Amino acid sequence: MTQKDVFKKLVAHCKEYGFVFPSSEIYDGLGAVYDYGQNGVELKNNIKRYWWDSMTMLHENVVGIDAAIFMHPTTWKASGHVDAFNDPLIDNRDSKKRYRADVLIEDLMAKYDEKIEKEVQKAAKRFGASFDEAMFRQTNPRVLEHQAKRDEIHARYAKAMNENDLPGLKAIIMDYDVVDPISGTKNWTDVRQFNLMFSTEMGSTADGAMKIYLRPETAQGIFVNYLNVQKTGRMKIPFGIAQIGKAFRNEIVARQFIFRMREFEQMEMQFFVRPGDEMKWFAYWKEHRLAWHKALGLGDNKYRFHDHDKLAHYANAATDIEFEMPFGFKEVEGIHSRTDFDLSSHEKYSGKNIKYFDPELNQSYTPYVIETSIGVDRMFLSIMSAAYCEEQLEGGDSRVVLKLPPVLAPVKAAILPLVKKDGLPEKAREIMDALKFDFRCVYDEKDSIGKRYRRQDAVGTPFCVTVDHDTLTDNCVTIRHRDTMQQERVSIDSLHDLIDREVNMKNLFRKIMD
RNA sequence: GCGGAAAUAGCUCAGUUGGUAGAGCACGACCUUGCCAAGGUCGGGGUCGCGGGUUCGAGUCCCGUUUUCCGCUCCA
Repeated sequence: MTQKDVFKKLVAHCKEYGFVFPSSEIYDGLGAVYDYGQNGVELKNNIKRYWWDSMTMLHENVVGIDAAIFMHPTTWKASGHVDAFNDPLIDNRDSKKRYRADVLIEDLMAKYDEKIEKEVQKAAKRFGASFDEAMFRQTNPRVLEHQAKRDEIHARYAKAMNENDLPGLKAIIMDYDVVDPISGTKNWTDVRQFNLMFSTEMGSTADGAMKIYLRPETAQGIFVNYLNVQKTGRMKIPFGIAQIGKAFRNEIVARQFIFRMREFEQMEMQFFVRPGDEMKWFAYWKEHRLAWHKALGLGDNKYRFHDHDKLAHYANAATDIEFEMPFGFKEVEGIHSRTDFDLSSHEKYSGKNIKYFDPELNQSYTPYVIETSIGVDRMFLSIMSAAYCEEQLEGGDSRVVLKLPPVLAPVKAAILPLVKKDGLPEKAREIMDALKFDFRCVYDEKDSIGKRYRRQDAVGTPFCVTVDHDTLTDNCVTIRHRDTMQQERVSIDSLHDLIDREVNMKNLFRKIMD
């Protein structure tokens, strides 16, 4: 079976067993938007709790916040999202390639600059020491012609960009014969604006509503609040702020199930450090985050780092933690050294002093930031892909089992009376009532016991507790383990501790901190 | 967004040259069995993705549209 088939089966399994549904499915769905079902939400909540508790409980210098999705529009100017992700795009019909129209025009202007430089260099060679470059640039007819054209393009380009005039951009491309570097043709589509950010209006549209954006990342909510938290929490650098929340991106192509969604959830922690200390902390969080992933036991060989060569405008070091999905190694978490880019930018745009006063150094400075940013939905998908397993059993039988880490499993235990008579259901309910305060349990009396085991396997329930006739006299039950399918006879009194040992997160936390 | 393929019950699919929608599994009730799914009886569920057109008649032919999957680009 190919990896693609495995992925298809995983997607089908997610829907069939209540993990993930396409959004508004009765209306044919909504592109790249998904809903989490009854089992999915439990798994997702457990992932979030695992992250949140590890961040805020294991590190006494990390605290959490929950910022609003709406933010002042200037936030996104300061972060660079308005400029960097507001691209005019154009397609070449022959090569089927997509380009940024502004980049094509900037390349065009660069070509004229090159032509001018060539003329200057040629002349410099010819005239030697007596060459007056400034005079040449001002008088040479060929240079003047190139310069005039370049200025003309620049004027039109600046105007079109300023007025958001998309046909104007296309006109420049057509008028100056910009061809596709691959196909060599001018068979261009119209220029279309593609803004990564979703927008809406705040206030009444009648009296000039304010255009606001749905946040494309949660990080900025932390940056604009960092001084509030620092002062009210009496935090000392180095310290971190953690946040879990939704973010929205209007992706051009959003696909591969929940890997790339238009509405997604991030778990981000921004760690504020002294300038100069950032590489030390970058290394610390890199290692710590990988340990967090590996503690789940999905297989150490499924993770790798991918260090960035090309860095984003805000970063001076960046790496991804990639996980081996059915469609290859894919980024699940990013760890970035963001320098003081964000805080300095917010300082500039807001006009407020948001420097940190360091009592040890007795001086103020803008902290540097190490960011760890993980996509909850990607984490969900990586866990599901690692857990999904089709097993051949003795006797030609097969089963589908989700080998989820027990701490993350939606349901921890299923309580099953062997038959639904002779007082066994009553006894099973009694056991369930005792366990349900500590663990999510389900009760099932329908169908044969084997069938019920398989149903629990399919949603990843680590324990099945079976009540039989002997239970009524010896107060013991059969506990059946999901992965090994092995059964053991245990007393009802020992059930709680037995389950707790496997599903309590503190055991993973100990592993991470070692 | 561009190109290719697909869409019939919860799932997997069948449905003849156009003639009033079917199976298996799943689901529900009852009976039976009782430690690794598929025993019996009965039952619920589909205006065949959606909208037009051709036709006496469309799941079937034509056009449009939506969604999904596969390739091309950005990202957590």
